[in-house]
This record gives sequence, C-alpha cells and structure tokens, in this order.
Amino acid sequence: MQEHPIVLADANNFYASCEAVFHPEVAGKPLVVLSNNDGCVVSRSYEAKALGIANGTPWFTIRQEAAYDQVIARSSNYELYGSLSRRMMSIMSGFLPGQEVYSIDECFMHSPWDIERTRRIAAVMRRAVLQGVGIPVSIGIAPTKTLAKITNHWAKRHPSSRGITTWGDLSRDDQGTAVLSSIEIDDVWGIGRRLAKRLRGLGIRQAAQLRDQDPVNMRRRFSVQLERTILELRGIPCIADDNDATGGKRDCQILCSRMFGTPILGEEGLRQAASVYAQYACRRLQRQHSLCTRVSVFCASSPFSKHDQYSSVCGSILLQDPSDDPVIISAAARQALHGRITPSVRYVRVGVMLTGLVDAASYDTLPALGARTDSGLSEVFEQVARRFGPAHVGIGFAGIRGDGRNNGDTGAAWAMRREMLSSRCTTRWDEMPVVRAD
DNA sequence: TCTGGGGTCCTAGGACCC
DNA sequence: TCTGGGGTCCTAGGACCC
Repeated sequence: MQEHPIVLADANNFYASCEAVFHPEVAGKPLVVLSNNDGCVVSRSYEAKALGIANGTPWFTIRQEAAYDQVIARSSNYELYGSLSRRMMSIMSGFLPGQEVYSIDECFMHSPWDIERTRRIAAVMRRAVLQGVGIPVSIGIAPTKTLAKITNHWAKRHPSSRGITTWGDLSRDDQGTAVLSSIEIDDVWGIGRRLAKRLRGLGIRQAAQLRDQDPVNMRRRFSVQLERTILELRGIPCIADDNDATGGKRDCQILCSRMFGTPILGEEGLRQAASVYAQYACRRLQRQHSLCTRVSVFCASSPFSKHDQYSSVCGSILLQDPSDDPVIISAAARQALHGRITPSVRYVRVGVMLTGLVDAASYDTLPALGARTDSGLSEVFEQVARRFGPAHVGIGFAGIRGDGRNNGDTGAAWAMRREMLSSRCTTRWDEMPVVRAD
C-alpha cells in the first residue's frame, strides 16, 4: 500500500444519530427520519433497520405497521443536522490535513503518515467526535477513494473492526480478491442502477470482476468514469478532490425546489412559491459571494397521480447583468412561469435554479454604467436575517410568518408538512434544551 | 389522502467561425 | 454557385452521488 493513505470518515445513520443527541430517550429504539413533507424514510437507526424498514419507503405505506412496532418517526430537521455536521467536520479537520467535505455526514482526508500511525490518529479522532458531538463515525483507510468507500462500509458492518478498517486489513493475502468478490457491482461507488444492469448483461457481477476488466476497452464502451473506477479498484488513485485552490467550495449552480404540502392550481400560487424559493436561493448565492446570470423555474404535477397525466413545464430568464439582488431574481422567477401554466393541472412541485454563476468580486463594474441596480433592499434583508433569524422579512409571501413553528416559513397553504419535528436545539434560542439538576 | 432535495460530471448535438 | 473539416462554445439530458 502507498505511503499516504486516504481516510474516509462517515457518520453512522447520521440523521437518526442526530435525533438521539439531545433526546437520549430515543437511543436504542427504532427511529426513522422522514424526508420533506414527511414523504419517505431517509435515515434509520440500527433498530429500525433490524425491523426491515428500507430507505426510500414512502411513510404512508408503513405507518400503521411502524406504529405497531413502536417505531419513532421524526420530520427532517435540517437546521439541527447542518449544525451538528459543521461541529463534527470542524473537530475532524484538526486531526488530519486536506479535508474534503463530501456530504453532510462524510469527509475525505489525506494522511501524511503510514498506515499504522494513520490508524492510531483515526481512533483518537473518532473518540473526539463521539465525545464532542455525540455522533458515532466509521472510518475507512485505503489508497484510493473507491477503496476507502469499501473499507468504510466494511467498518460499519463489522463490529469487530471497532469502527476502523484499512484496505490492508482486507487485502492481506490475495490483493483483496476475496473481499471484492463478495461485493455486488451496484455497491461500488460510481456504479448506479443503470450501469449495473448493463454490466451484468456482460457477465460482470462482482467488484472483483470489474477490477479485472481492461480499463481502455471499458472506457470506449462506457465512459471515462468507469475507467477511473476500475483503476481505483486496483489501488491507483484517479478521482481528484473537489476542493478548489482557495479551499472554500463554491457551487456552480444553485437549485431550490420543494414538493408542496397541498397541490397548487393556477399561475398565481406557483408564482408566489417560485418567488419564495428564488429568495432562498438568493441567500445561498450571496453567502458564497456569487452572482447569477440565468434564472430558471420548473414546476410539475405528481408522477404518481392516478387521475392526471404527468406534466412539467419550465421557463428561463437570462438576466441583463449578473445579479444577486433578490428583487431582480424573484421578479425573474415570477416572469419565467408567466403564460406557461396549464390552469387545470394540479402542480405539486416548483423549483428555482440559478445558473451561470460568476464570482461577485471579479464583476465589480463601473458605478456609472449602473450594471448592478442593487436597490439596497437585499442588504436590509441580510441584516434582519442576521439579527432575527431567517424568514422574518422578504418580498411577497417570503415575508409572511405563519402561526405554528412547523409552518413557520410562510404560512402559505402549500407550505411543507413537518408534523414530527424535533427541537432545533443548536440554532434557535427558543428551542434550546433544558437541563435540570435535582 | 399521503412517494425528498441538492448537487456533480460527462456526452451528444447544434450553432458558429475559420 | 458549390464544397470540407475542424475547433469552440453552449445547452440539454443522462447518470451518478448522498
């Protein structure tokens, strides 16, 4: 194995584990976390997995049985998960260099040390996260990202590994052939359902068989990604980090889309929702100091409806000048849908996409040209949000506050359903946990 | 009644230019 | 009037990830 291994740290059942941090009474019980609108299961505790509940299951199809099994359900509480994720990442970044935050619950790091020293550091890091945040993580150590994924997965499923596995542990005698022969092709990072089906058609069923394919040939037949995956399985690193030179990661497109609590009929409701999501997207745009040049909006009816045929529309507005002004962007979002809506269709989703992003700093135009007609409003919004929290002020429906905390974003009839939300302990003053010493 | 949200990368194809 | 190949840029769509 090479000298400088890649370390992948990945939280166990992240959302479900987060729910237990401030509510120890749910630890050790079957618990599921649901997607927006309490739609389907997106995270499960070990106990819920043991009951055979699969990820992605629509909640309404298992609700009764789950109640019988005393399964605890929670609406997704992204404020809480985001906050715990940042704490977890921050602790880990102090142990090893080159952290690449790959998703809300996992990060890659580059160890400058040999395997054994890396393993010892990983063990200390793991304990620090458990103690500091209360989240258990599993760690895989390997020469490539693809193999680190495999070792991480192994660490999760084998308690004897005590949360840490290295590729050396698995490949000792036979270059890993036995282990890779036990891994189905679709469990390999980068092989999705479609690709797996095509590969199986060629008789390639397990990871070991894929590893032994000719990379050049497979590149020609499929894609460069597949070639890279093959090389990575052989221990040759060829998937680069996403981090750019500045260290901070900046999105190239910003999408804000939601299913509605209840369907919307007619253009006006859709335009309200598009305007609200445009303003959410705008805040993310400003936070990463970008401007956008194109605003696209799409909306769609339910693909599951038995009565209506599925239909979707989209419209797109090219801005005259790159902008991060919520007044301009929400107006463009409203305009993008104009005249495209079929009045009889029950729409259940709308999304706003900001693309053609440019760095705000590199686009300072001469004031006299008046390119960025910033009304000053966005700065006011920013200040209000900093002082009072998000969703206190905005344009149109975005500025309206509902009554209950579950409906707190706009109070609109179509707002998200989140009926089983736990407290946002770490981000809201009024939802802090209370500790009593008797 | 009720089925998530947010990204990335790659490729093919069209428009345009020389 | 007719004809060619190659490069770049953009967009849409597919596939994948968590």
